Amino acid sequence: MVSAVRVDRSLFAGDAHLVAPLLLGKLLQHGECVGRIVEVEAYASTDPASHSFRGRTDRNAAMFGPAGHLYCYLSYGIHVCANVVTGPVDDGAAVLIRAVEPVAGLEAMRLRRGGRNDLTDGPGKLCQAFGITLAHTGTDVTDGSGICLLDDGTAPPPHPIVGPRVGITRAVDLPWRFRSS
DNA sequence: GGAACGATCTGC
DNA sequence: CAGATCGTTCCC
Repeated sequence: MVSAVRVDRSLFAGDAHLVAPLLLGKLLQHGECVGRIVEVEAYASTDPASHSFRGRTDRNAAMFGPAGHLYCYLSYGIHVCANVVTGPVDDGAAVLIRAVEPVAGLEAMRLRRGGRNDLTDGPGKLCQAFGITLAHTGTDVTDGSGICLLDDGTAPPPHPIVGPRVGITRAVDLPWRFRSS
């Protein structure tokens, strides 16, 4: 049994590339499923690789909403990926959760993953494993009602692995990918 | 109105 | 390494 508290909304107040490394080590929880965040990427509206770069649209509206809420999108017409919004309202910044390390609810994850054992080592995979869907866009990860971010006292790694983001074609030089070391 | 392109994953 | 698969975006 893990003793953990919900993170405070203030954790998401800063710029995405500053918030992102702070999320490493936090716990993602949805129902019985819990995983420790080990890889994230930052996206901002000043960033050509970001969905928010060309301004607010129906799809990315949640990115311009309050910090600590989810922005989920469909990738390649197939996979759901989940971000946590950061910064002020209308800022259009968020942190993509790329990978977590399974902690609890492994059986439920395996079931949703079709019996596979690679459960949460990719942004699409972890959403499938956790049952995160497009319908979760806009939900608050700090209010304890659904998908939550928890802190069990584990500090973020002091020297995370920093590097370029994955799968993008623009702003490829920006070192906004962070991985637990 | 149409075409091109993904913040990915899987199977060949 | 290429196909899946479809919503969003951008261009005509």
